[in-house]
Amino acid sequence: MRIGDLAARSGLTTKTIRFYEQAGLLPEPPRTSGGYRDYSDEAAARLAFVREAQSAGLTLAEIRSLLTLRDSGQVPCAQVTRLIDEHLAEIEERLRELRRTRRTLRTLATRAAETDPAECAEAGVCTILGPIP
Amino acid sequence: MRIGDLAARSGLTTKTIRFYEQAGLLPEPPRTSGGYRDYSDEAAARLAFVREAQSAGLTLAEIRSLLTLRDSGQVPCAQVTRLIDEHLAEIEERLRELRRTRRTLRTLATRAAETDPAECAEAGVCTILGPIP
DNA sequence: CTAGACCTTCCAGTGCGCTGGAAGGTCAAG
DNA sequence: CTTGACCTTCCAGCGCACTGGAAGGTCTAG
Repeated sequence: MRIGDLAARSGLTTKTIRFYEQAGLLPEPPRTSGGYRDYSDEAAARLAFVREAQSAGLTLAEIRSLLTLRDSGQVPCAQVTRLIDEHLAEIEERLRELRRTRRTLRTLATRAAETDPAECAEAGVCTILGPIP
Repeated sequence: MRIGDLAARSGLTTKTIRFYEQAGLLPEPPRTSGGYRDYSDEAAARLAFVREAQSAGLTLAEIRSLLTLRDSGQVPCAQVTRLIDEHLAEIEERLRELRRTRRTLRTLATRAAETDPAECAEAGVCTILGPIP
């Protein structure tokens, strides 16, 4: 399978696949006589794994470490579990932050709805943005 | 007021303040005879505005456009309102995405708890990460 | 006079995950 | 033989908001 086929099958671009190889996520495949990369189905499975892990919020560096571990013959269950837990905690934190920001924005939106532009003109500044009590 | 005082007062670093000046968020202040930047209290107010807008999720580019507008004597209420609404929509979208990711991770965590490492060893791969039904 | 706290400029790098483009090689169809 | 789709490498840049470091200038206290 050539890189274009693999790209079509995995939903990535050829650029991204070469980048993944370069980044150590995908081993260098054999080449055809013409110098083209020649992938097996295993490569597609590996890319599927990468996508899956990525959609779970793991970084490429983390995914690489899992794959390296796996390639070395070890079973990375414990690491996978740990990463999942860490990411869950991170996600919760980001959710808290986003909700905080949303609260701020909603306060501002309310204020904007109640603000008379004339008031801003008076102040010489838009008074919408300003200290949130 | 020198840059260090302004930094202390605004909670930013001197590096960041120079960066903001360079980025067009803060006008070039007058200099002392020794060449040091000499800030007025207005600069502190401006930085407070920047921080406030930033904590509402606006990008520096957006904040710059608001400030430029304001500096030109216009009252940017309408723009502020529009930006707030846009950012609220963005935040909602990010929240949805994060919740989706959290669901994925929770599924994985459950699976991890139920998975017998022996099973993985058999498969030669950690089976935790894999298609989410 | 000197130490050291603070300031100046300029250039470059961080992290993350790609993405773009140039210059050229390979291969199958017409 | 040519066209055009596909492939190769290499280098560079994006977006965002800073951050680091080198090399040097200034000011104040002791």
